[in-house]
Amino acid sequence: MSVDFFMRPTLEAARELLGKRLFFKGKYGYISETEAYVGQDDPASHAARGKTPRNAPMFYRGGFSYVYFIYGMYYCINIVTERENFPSAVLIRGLVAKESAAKTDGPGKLARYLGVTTAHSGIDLTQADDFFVAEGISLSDDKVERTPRVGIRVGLEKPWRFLVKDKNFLA
DNA sequence: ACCCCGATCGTA
DNA sequence: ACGATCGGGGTT
Repeated sequence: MSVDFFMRPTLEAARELLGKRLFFKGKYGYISETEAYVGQDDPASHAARGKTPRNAPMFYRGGFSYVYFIYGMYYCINIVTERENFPSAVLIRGLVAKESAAKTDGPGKLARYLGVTTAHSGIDLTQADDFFVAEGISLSDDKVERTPRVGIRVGLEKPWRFLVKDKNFLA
């Protein structure tokens, strides 16, 4: 995907990322679940309290990776959206891998499957040749469901989680 | 320097 | 329902 794909409203990017393929060092999967984190006013966002060394990539222009370490054992992969200095990103929460036996039904599990860590935060996915998003399966709106985001304690009134209703349609 | 807690997951 | 496990970030 090109820079234009990511430099647009985050909710739109989160919806459109469903069905796309996320590649990392030769492995890939179809994106089946995403969440949008939009701007400093989104209380659930890591950027809600301003820029820090960890969340700095969220302030980059769309198309960069933002990877963080959580709960002492997992990494979570985000793709930055919108313009520079408007902190926003899409969390990749679900993947359907080629070897469908692979356990990639959660943000921590899919990062572990791909081998992505914080060493891969702040990378330009529109330039890298081993970490990028490519076309996949196009999904009509009737195959997409929206719900509140999970694992957070604030911002639950926003239906900013997007998921593919029937994952069997991917793969 | 210290302390609390988290955009999770597996097991109970 | 809860414990594992540790870096980040706010506070001192």
